[in-house]
Amino acid sequence: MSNDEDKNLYQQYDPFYYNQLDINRSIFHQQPAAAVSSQTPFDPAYMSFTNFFDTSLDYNSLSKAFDVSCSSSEVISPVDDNSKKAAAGELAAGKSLNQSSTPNSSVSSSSNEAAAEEDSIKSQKEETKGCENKDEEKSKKQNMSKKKEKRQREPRFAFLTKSEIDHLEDGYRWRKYGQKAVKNSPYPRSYYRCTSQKCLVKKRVERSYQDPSVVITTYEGQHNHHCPATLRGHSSGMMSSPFYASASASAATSGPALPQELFSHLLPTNLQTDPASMMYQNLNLQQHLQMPDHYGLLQDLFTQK
DNA sequence: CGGCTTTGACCCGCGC
DNA sequence: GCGCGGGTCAAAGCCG
Repeated sequence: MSNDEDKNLYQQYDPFYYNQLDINRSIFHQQPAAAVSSQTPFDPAYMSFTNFFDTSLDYNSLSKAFDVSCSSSEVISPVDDNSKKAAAGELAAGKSLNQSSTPNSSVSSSSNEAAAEEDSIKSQKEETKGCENKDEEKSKKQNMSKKKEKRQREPRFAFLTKSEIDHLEDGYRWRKYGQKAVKNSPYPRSYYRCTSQKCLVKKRVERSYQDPSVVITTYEGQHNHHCPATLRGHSSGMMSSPFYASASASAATSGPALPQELFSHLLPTNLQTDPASMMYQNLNLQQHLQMPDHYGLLQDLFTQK
């Protein structure tokens, strides 16, 4: 299949090819209401994954730049249980990108809370490991009930990226902690955790069985640290790094990938509550891309107050 | 030797 | 209650 054909494929209104940009929750939450526009006055073509996940971003700037904002946590929350169920049919065959069980109301919970929560769960686990008497059962029960109470996931956001590389670099360091076969898909799903201490961000990487050229990267959580790559500076080092997937590079290498069009793909699909009306993509992201020269400019733009 | 991947086992939630 | 599937753990092995 040629590139052009690929493009056409993704330009169709195809529910299978939605692009759920899972920008850090805080990027979009608590933003004033505004219509979601796929036509942004800003050229987002040079947005890298790094930018997306660098929590040092000024999110207002970001949302402004993208002309994207969300009216409420309801709107911006990821696919919740209901929508998950609603989508079950459509997504059943490995199409599911969002399986967040996070209720809308949890969107504003901080990652720190999540961290504390996870820590407590872990410590409880360890406790229960150590004792083999009645206390064990007790603590287990406590553990269970606490888990039930707090079993809330971070919102997730997914990228669809055309790439032959499964694990796309985004500037952060990740440690793989698991891999599972995906039902109805020949491609496994890999689980990664941010290697930074106390950072609980996770991501899942899987290849679309519908189109093996598409890599689905689902992020969960919010980095509580700077992107290691960003810290290196945003000039030559960054530029030459192959780690930054940039939409614009695709335009440069494969033709007219309109920035607006591109960004329309990067909108969080969690802007929709109904998966069936998700922001479907005419995704045109290409392979593994190098940062364009404008990267620094953009980074400045995104970090300015 | 530290950091990372691999991989089977395990846990948990959910649907039937 | 049981089975299934997603998600995580953790031991073992690999690699620079």
